[in-house]
Amino acid sequence: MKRKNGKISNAVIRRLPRYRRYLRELQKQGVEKISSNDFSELIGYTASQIRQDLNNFGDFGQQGYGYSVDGLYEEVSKILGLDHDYKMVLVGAGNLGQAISKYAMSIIDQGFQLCAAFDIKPELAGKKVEGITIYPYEELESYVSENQIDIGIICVNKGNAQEVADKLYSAGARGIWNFALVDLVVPEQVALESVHLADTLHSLAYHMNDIRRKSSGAEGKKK
Amino acid sequence: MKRKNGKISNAVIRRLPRYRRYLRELQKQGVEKISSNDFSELIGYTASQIRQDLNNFGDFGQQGYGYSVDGLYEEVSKILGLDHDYKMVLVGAGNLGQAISKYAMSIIDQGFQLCAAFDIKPELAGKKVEGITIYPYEELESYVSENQIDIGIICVNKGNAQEVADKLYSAGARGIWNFALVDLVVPEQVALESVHLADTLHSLAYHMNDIRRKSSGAEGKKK
DNA sequence: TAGATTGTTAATCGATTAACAATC
DNA sequence: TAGATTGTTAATCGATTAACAATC
Repeated sequence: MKRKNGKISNAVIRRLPRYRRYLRELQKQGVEKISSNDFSELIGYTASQIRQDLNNFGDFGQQGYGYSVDGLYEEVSKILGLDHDYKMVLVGAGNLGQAISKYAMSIIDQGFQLCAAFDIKPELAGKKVEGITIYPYEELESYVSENQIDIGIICVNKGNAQEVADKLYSAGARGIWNFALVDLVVPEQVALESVHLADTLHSLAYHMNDIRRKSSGAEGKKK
Repeated sequence: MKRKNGKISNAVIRRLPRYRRYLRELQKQGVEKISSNDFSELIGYTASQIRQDLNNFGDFGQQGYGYSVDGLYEEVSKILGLDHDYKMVLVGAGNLGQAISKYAMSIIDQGFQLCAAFDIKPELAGKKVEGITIYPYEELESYVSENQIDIGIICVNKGNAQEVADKLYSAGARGIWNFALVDLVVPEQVALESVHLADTLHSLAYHMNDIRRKSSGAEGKKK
């Protein structure tokens, strides 16, 4: 992977997993090569954008031919860091936490292993969610550092999320997958990805109402 | 709410739930008014952007004074369509579906009510997830139309997601909250919000590796 | 070689930020 | 009224798209 210099914009990064998904589909269908034009039609980005995006990371194509599906899939996987495994812990085994842990458990085959869960409620200690033991919150830091955990999944309520993030960092975790509805502040050595589920639902609500307004107000055309 | 003409960009919409969250916090703290400058410091958008964003929807502020926290909270809620309730069904009660349903159940107080779940597996019919009955998949359309369901939550595997979306639409649902890892195509009368959890995790992996590369390659400075 | 298609530079578009007149 | 702060226009910045020379 011949990485070029300069910072890659986040817009590009967010498209990479999607490129990878479509490449995987093509691979399954036995397609060997694809041109940026054909790929454009499939994935819905312009051919120009596809070439620009990929060229941030190297010259993966071949003029007059296109891109090798297998090769590009491997490259994109490598760029994303999916060529090695990640150990994760879940913090907060309440409603949302149990929900997410269920999902997290199901992607071990994709290189993400959920190793343990933690909760501040003493009565949960020793119990299991989806086969994963819940430990007392006090043991979080020692567990993370001793077991070289890479990623902490934060599912505590928003008032405690920042403290959990701080603990995860000081114990050595370098990735935080945050589901608490709060905007965390983390040192630049930590990668943070927040999934604000409620925000996405609210955004959905907006669009539903926007569509309704448009269709009902089709006659009234306000200035 | 004095809506101005012209299309609002999606970037703006995605910021609205965040404005609302911070306004709620301010409200709780008993803050009565806030200027775009102070709000900027709190929320991390520029004051200019805040004023631009809000002015897409109306003149909510008062020159020389600022914005009323209560008033603006109400306005943003209304813009998002959170001044009325939504009835939802879950489709796909497998791993991810049960995970999401747990979460969906917990936000009824916020105007989102999960009414029923559906699954194609006959052995799940009649069972309950989190207090919600699972019905046979065949009954999806009749249930949605009879109960005037607004939103369908899609948690089936990607091969079936498009069919589910089509059924939800034809039965009258006008919002789709999609968790299947596929890009759905829906008529423009339907609002679609996809949460590709795996994509966010992959994006997190990228950033973790990016940080690692930078710190380890700090000496090697490639051209 | 001729045709196809990339890699890359230039042009365009849209979103963010800055500036300031309007006004409370 | 004077000071503060919005609403809005203009300037800047960044991301997307178009164009085309390089090259397989």
